[in-house]
Amino acid sequence: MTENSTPPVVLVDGSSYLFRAYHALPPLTTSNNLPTGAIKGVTSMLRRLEQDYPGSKVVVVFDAKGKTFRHEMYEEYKANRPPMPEDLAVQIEPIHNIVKAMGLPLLIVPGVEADDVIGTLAHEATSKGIDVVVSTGDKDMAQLVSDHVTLINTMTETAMDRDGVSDKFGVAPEQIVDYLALVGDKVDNIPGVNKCGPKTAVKWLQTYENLSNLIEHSSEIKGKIGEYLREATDTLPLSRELATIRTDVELDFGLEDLTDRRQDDEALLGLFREYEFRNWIAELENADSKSPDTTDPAPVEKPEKRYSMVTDQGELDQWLERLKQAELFAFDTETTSLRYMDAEIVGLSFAIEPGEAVYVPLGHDYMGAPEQLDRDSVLGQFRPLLEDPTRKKVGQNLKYDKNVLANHGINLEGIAEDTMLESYVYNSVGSRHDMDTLAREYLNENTITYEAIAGKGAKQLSFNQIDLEQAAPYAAEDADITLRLHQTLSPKLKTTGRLEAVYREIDLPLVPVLSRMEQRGTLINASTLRQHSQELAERMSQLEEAAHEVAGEAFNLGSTKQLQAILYDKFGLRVIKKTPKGAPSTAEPVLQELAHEHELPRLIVEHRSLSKLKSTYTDTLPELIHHRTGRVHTSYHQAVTATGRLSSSEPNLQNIPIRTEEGRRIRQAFTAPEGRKLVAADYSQIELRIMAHLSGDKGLLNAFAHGEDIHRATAAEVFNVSLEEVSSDQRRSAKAINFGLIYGMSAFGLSRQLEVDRKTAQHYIDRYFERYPGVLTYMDNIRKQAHEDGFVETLFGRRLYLPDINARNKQMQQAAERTAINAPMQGTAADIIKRAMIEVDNWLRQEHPDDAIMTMQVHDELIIEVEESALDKVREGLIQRMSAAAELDVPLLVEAGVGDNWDQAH
DNA sequence: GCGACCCA
DNA sequence: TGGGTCGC
Repeated sequence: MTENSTPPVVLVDGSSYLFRAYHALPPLTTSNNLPTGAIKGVTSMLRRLEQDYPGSKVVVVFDAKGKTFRHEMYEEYKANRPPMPEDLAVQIEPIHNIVKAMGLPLLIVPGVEADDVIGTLAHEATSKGIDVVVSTGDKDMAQLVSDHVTLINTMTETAMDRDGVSDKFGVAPEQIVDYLALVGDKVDNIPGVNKCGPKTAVKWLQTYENLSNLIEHSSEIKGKIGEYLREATDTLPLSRELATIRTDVELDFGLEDLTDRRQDDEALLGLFREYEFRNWIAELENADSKSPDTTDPAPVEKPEKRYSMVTDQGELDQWLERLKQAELFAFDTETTSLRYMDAEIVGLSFAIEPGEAVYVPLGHDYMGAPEQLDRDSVLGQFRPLLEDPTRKKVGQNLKYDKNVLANHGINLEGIAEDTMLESYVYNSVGSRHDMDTLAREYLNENTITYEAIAGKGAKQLSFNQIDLEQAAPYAAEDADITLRLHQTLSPKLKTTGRLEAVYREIDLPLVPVLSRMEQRGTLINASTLRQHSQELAERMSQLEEAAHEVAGEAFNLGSTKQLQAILYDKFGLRVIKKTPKGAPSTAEPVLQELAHEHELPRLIVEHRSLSKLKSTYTDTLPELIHHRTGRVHTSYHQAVTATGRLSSSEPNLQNIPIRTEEGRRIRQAFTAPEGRKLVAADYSQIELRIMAHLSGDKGLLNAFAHGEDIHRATAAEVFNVSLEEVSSDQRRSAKAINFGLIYGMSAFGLSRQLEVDRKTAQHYIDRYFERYPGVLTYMDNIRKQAHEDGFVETLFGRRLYLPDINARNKQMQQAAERTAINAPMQGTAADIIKRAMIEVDNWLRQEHPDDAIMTMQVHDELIIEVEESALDKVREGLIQRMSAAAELDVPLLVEAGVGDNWDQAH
């Protein structure tokens, strides 16, 4: 075989797939009963083909309607074929249309069968030294196989070269025609030799090599079968001719007519919508088949930029008027600080039409700055517009702008769109969701970076210090880009699954809720924390002293480098794991393991965890208390995690230890003010409940319906004992299994967790799936679906794309599979608590505007600060609303406690 | 098992 | 920038 650097030409036998797809797939129909199974099957096959043969030219060939030259040759040809079923016939035209929209040449030659068109093109290609791949579901095509022609079946993903043909048929490709002539074909009504099947045909051909030689020596064949052969000698040449695929048909199409593929996305999108192939629509809008965001920026029309600056009242009046008339406008604030609690407004920018934007500077106070309009006067003029919920605004991360405006006593309403959230809902993992990234990705625009105008590092200017020559275009661009991003992203959301609803009903209405929580903040008892810090310091120095003693020398416990030297060089402890750089690891699990052999690692582990707590919480929390409010104002981030959860920073509320005494003491420092209490309510076992709901497993549903202790119930099933007999150890194991399942843990992981051997762990898992078969089915299905679609969804339709789900690297693929299992559960939990927050906030503002406020959200928990007089009512209402945030097939249990501090409220 | 934030 | 710990 010659090496050929040009990719092979791929010739697709569309007709063969048509029938196979029709029979292989369930009878899919659209909502108005249009059959689509074959359309989907063939389209899916073509898509796969494109992936498998990236640089190749592809030609798709179908049979034409009506008779062919074979009918003229032999009247009875294909006489035994049943007529095409009506529900297949109606699918042919749609398939042709999809092929065309995909930009693939579609060949239908009247009077010539697809086989012969393919044979002819294959012949043409090989004669020009181009290799050929024939994609077909029809094994008769094996006769075309040669050193330069390979057969593949894209549906079964099998390939057949020369050796493949020999293996499969027992004869060489050149003998296939003779073979087919001997065996005949019932359906095509090719006569063949009576009683001669594959085995006989192969035997004969192995002995006589070809048909004419066999006929010549037909007298040598003994027995009844010999008689049948001799009877057939008259018809065999005809049979042979019928079975022969022609390679010399006259076509008005040649390989030189192949042009570069040009897919018509619009047309294809229309067709996919018509046939309701929802899964493909999102992928189509982006060139990449799986992950919508990894595509090259589409060639976007770039409007001419008309950016201006307003420094006099007359111009401002004009803009105010235009903004009032606008159906939707983009706006952005420029401020003195990125921290929302300290930020003061330096300017405002607006955009109504793509390409046109204005900046209104209000507080640039560098030496020589031009005269600007008075800030408070301008803000006063904008106030009615900004506070009017019917005036629709679009922004990039409007939560920030809402917070900043609140610092000036303006309550931003009418948050109609947020491009950061549009991007996040559209593809949570594809990229970052800051404006520079989005502009590059969706608009093919390189925006002015903040660094470019403000400098970086210690010399970085705050916005009020930046020269207006530079600041104005930067600020105006922000508004312009935001508007255009919205125009690009909005239709994408609308046409992709249920993403529009996730965005509009969950993430967008959450913005003002989070903004209010951030602004309110939470009360922190600084003196408790300082006390705690001191105690931690004492304990740490004790540990340090002990560690130095054990080590026989003084060293910095915080330095992994010094620690490595002592553990591995000095004491020669075994190296369990290495860091990516090759140094022996001192990570926690490693030290935990080494603690069996040496005293030092245990001291280090404890020291480290105390040190972490001290530096991140007990030392830092008091510093985060805001001078103006006396409270701590966490930032909630809505566009960070892949699964839809919120994250928080300054402080990160999600990392406070939950079970340890140290963690409890940190929670004790989160307090209620005089006359108020904290109510903390959390969803009990929400992820397991979601698993029960999504899987529909009877056993799990039952256990939850009866309010059983789920870990105990699991233990009873897995260890085959009654509920009463479950030991605490068995319950602990069951709990580990339950969580392990949610995280996609392996038997290996579970065995480590439980400190049992792997076989035992595997046995537990097997028992679990035996007892809860619905869970097993669910997990298999979701894995399968992830492979097919390239994404998974939460109950509400939030999507998580898994670009690695079909990666060649097995580890990456398995990691993606674990995410596929975990994300729907974790993401659904996130959706539910977000819905609850929106409800609860709404209710509290209506019913308890002065005596209760929601202050924190941590994982599956909401915390409300409430007047003692309203305690019972608020507690009940909170539980009720959280429980009602989703209707699952299991009850959503919410547990709530009350206390003077967060720990007590548990 | 993986990811978010924080620290050195 | 990488390593660590916590969470789910």
